[in-house]
Amino acid sequence: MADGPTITTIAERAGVSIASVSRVLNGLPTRQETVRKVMAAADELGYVRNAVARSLKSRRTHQVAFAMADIGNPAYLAMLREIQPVLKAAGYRLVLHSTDAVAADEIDVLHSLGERYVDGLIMSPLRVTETHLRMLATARAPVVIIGSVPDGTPVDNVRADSRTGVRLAIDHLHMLGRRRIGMVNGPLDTVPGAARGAAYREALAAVGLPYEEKLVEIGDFYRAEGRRAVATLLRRVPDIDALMCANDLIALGALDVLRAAGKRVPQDVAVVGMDDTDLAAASWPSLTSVSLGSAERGKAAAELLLDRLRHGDREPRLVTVLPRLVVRASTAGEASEGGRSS
Amino acid sequence: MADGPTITTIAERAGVSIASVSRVLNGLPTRQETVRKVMAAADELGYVRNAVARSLKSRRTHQVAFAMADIGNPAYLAMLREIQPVLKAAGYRLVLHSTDAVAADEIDVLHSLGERYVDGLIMSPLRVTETHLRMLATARAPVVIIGSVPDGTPVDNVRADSRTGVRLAIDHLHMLGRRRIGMVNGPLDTVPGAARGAAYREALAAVGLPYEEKLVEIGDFYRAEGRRAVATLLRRVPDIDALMCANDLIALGALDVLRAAGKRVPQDVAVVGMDDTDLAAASWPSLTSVSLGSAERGKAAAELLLDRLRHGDREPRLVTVLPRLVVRASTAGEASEGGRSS
DNA sequence: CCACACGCCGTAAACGTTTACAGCGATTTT
DNA sequence: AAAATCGCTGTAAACGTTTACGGCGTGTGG
Repeated sequence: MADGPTITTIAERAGVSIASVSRVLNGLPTRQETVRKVMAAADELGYVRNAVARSLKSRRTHQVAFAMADIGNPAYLAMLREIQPVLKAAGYRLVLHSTDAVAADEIDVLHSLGERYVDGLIMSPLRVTETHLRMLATARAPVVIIGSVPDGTPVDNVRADSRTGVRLAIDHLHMLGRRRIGMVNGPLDTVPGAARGAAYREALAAVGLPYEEKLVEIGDFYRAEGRRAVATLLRRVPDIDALMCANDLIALGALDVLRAAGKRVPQDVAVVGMDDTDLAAASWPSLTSVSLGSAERGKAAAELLLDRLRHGDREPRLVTVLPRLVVRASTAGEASEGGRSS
Repeated sequence: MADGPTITTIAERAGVSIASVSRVLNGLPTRQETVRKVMAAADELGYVRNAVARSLKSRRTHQVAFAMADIGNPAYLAMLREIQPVLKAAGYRLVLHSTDAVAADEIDVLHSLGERYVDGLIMSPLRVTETHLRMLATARAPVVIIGSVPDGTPVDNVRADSRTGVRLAIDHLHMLGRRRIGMVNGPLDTVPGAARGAAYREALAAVGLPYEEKLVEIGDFYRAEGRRAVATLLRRVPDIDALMCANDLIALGALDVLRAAGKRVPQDVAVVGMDDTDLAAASWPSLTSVSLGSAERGKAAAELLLDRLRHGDREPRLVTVLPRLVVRASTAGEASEGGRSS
């Protein structure tokens, strides 16, 4: 133990100066003999470089932070799974922040960039407030935002296109002959909630269906809330024939309630989720879901950040990831066992 | 920009020494007037403490690392979800390492503890080698291991009891009248693989069933491999009536194959998974699964680590989390729609 | 009126690196 | 043979904090 060896310890043992030790350890040109002595001493002592001291001097920590709203949400986990290897390959460590959807926590994270314990940040805020924007403008380290920021915000940005995503889903449902398409959304003051709500309205118009208040129910982005919301909706509109759910968790809740109510999916009610998480493929009936490319967005964000870390003064970039409708049994099913007759 | 303010900048502006600034910022006793001046200066400058410099001096980084085999595995994610808030509440940041089940990477993580960029480590190694143990003994920071280490290893340790877990499952299946209970396991040279394999054998003996080679198939801990393994098993033993799967992913693969083969679950074949991940509740039929308490283990590990960080020289502790059988439709089902009569 | 205590504060050292600069011996150039 | 060059090395400063120590001014007690 005894307070691990430092370059000073090595210098003494090898009979050279600490500068030489540092040079050897960093592979700078040095006489063979010196290299040998230093290496030998370092090995014997079991020396490991102190990353903190190095960071203080070099002003780089080789750490990057990822801040997400809710570590329990599989969509963020999908991003995380892509971000991690990209950063790792580039020699960065990943620091995780779960802000629990509290705006103050997000601001905190932004603020803490000033502490310089990370070289950059990838953040996926649920809501983007004035304060967010102000702090972004003066952030002390590069930031990549996953999610929409106002045009012109000087920040690298990766977006999903939930508008087109919802459109794909509604088109699909419409093509299947559904005409009473409900929407189960999350809070309207969140970025995704607002976007998906507006997109639903728009998509209905595009296929020539009227927008009806009673077909919309707002809850939260969780399964239990999904159940509650769908139960309410079902009571209000018993003959609803399709449900557009703002994420997969809500959709799973919908499946629970529909099953309990004796409605067949998709024959009586078709269900579409969003985010295309692992759960969509695992559920039964398997869930048709709009992939907003969580994985791709995570990857793109990590790559944008790395690029920015390398060439500091690029123009801010905007990457938009295209949505994709993954059709499964909850809309197009029938191939499945149960169902059909009786 | 201009290279953010430091305590020196503040000191100049407030007309005091850097020592005073530091004292004010740390809430040490100081004259009111000085406090006021320093605070004012700090505010105007938008000062944020440099965490790196602080860490260098104080020898604490307020960071903790979590190293897991595979960030794609929901069981680890469940741990992560519990670890994160516990650490956050205690003021620690979480640094993530996914070692991709490569032992060398795990050793690397252990080694890098010497870099002192974290105050402690929670690690869940897939295999525990001699090298692991050697490095644990000389680790430069507290480590908590999730998973089994040899008795007497001087390290805080959180274990699942997969032996009892498998036992619960086999008992359950036996009680349901199943007599040809197969096992689909992961690699035998991993800690969980070995444990679960042995436990299966033991549990069979306990209920008086013979152990038969042909009922066991080894694959890997993924869904695709689960499908392959179960397909093989089904060909070899067409009248198998239950499957004990070494994790939920394998079990989902089993459901896929059984459905495709026209076998009813649970009527023809009962299926049990392990880890009780989110997927188990989402699948159809919902999956009976042995919870090994991933969440509890993560939580316990985080708490052990925090405790150790506070009172350095405690005796190493061992926490064992009890398994729990979560019975769902894949063994006790029938309440579900389809099935029964053709 | 001196001694002492006490509350605040500034000076300086320390944490463990990296790196600019100057020095030094050996070799090459003039 | 003196001067210039070159390769290597050591000294010292710097990164931004925290903190031991001593000094100074004020108030109290003798």
